[in-house]
Amino acid sequence: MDAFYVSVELQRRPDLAGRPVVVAGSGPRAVVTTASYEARKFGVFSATPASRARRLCADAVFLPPDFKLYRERSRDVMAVLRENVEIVEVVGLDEAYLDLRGFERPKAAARRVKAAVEERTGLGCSIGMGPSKLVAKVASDAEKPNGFVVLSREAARDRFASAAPGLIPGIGPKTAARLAEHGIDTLAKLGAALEAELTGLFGPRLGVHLGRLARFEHDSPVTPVRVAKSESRETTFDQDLSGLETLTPVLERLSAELCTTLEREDRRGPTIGIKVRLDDFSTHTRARTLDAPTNDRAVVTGVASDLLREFDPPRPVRLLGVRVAGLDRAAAEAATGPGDDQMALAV
DNA sequence: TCTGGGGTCCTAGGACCC
DNA sequence: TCTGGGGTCCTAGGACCC
Repeated sequence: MDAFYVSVELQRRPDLAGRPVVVAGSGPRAVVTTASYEARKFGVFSATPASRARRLCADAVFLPPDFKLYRERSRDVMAVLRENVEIVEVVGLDEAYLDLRGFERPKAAARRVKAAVEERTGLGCSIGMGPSKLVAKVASDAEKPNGFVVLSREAARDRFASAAPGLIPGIGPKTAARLAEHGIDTLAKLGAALEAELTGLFGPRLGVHLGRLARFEHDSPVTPVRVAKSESRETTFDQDLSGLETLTPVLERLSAELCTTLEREDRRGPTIGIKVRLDDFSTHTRARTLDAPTNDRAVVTGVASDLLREFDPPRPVRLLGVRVAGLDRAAAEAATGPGDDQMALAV
């Protein structure tokens, strides 16, 4: 979807169309979640600190995020996709992969999907089409907003040969910087780099992977059902906090919120973890795995508090979080009970 | 001017088991 | 008194994605 949160907001504020609009929280440490294309011209993008966004674009209209609304509109969009295509992999609220292999004329099908999304939801989207998720994703980003780009693997290689490696999803800032240090600053160079050089820099797996990504050779199937393996709640304080007596009540609140959700969905996990970000932005995690999966508020709170006490933050804390992991397995066991293959047999 | 919230996957080292 | 090879599970950190 194109500037999804902003587009949803414009539906109830049509008077703002054409203006720089920024959806961002209001606190001193808020970041931009979405910027309209008009705001992007001023250098305001997702993850830009809101304080910086206000300076870059003083005329922008700032709106607080309304995730409940965005989730509703997202469901509408995904429903339209599923009405048109059998195999849909949802990636976040505003993105999905569609497997069009069953269509005799896939390009026509993609055109119909784009038109249907716009007609039924009033929201704009960009579509990329290719022989793999990787090509499709890069193609969909190439002509946003309102794009429709169809590329073969070879066409993608040609078109993005001189683009920076960071164009590829999976090559982030750290990897791009390390590549640049070694003179690899285009996808053509990365695709042509000797495997020995890449594996020397990044190890055998990532090294090979990067070369393949640059040649658009990465293929992974469209996976319709993805079950969450962990769930967490975290919060960044407006001002750093110190002291267990201050932090523990926050941990209790986060644990209660998390467990309420898990209970409602009857999901449990055996591993309880905390996340602590200090004032120097270093992030620390601690985890403990119990004998049995749980979503019990008292258990989660107790373990999380123990972990925090044992960690004993050595500096002021800017973020605190709680996590329950291993949900996949817990849900499967709860749903089916112990299967035959799990029954113990001693002879 | 500092840097949200909610996730996934990978790596490396250690414990432990056969 | 010295130590193989294969495997799983767990923890912690880091890179990355939307």
